[in-house]
Amino acid sequence: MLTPSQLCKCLGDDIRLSLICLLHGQGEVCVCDLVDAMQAPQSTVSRHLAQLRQCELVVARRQGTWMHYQLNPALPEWATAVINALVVPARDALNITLPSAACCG
Amino acid sequence: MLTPSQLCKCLGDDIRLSLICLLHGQGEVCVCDLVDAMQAPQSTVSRHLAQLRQCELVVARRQGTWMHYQLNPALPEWATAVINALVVPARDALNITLPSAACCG
DNA sequence: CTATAATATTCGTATTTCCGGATATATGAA
DNA sequence: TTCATATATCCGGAAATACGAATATTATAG
Repeated sequence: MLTPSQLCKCLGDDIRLSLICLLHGQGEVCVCDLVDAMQAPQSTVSRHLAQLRQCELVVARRQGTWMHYQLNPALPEWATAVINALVVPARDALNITLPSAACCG
Repeated sequence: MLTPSQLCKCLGDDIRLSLICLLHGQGEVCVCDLVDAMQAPQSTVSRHLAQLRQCELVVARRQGTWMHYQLNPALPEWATAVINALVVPARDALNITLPSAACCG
């Protein structure tokens, strides 16, 4: 089960926090769009997504070759509160923008 | 200035998160009480307090030989929101209890 | 001064985390 | 099949972090 310090550790990295910001309020986003938005190699993004999955901050759904990620809708309330409080200032600090067009149909 | 990922990194450690929990809602607490409450060597607690100071999560006031720490009352709103959301579940997960009697008058 | 107490800092070592190229896996199409 | 695409995992090395005994600093008392 997710503990407060685990959550913080998970969010205490620019790439992972950026991914959370990209997913927040977006429903599902596919990995290609995330790799696109981050300026980091695919293996790096994938590795961080795996960590977010392991902490259960995000959930993934396969659709053909594509993987669609979204924030875990079943997070404990306190974790949602933490994430909500972080997203706005984090978007600002990390300069996050989702690519407008999805790479995959 | 404090960034969201810095805050998370700072809180993403059991000792530091415990210290924040000990200080939260307590006004000032002196180091001896913190060392007492944590079961960790003095140098370890002091080192983590220094990190919390550096991130400006806490402020210290010297009174004679004693140092009194408290949560920085001038934190940005979002940081306060994050900490507030974390403290209750963190106290639970980390089993935090302040020693009832202060070690220093 | 000297001694003592509280706290901070230093520093070498151990542990953890991160990186990203290379490689593996999974899926759909031809 | 075989090929191409999307994604995940592996792994060796680099970087960051944590530890705590020893030491330094700061302040009070005698």
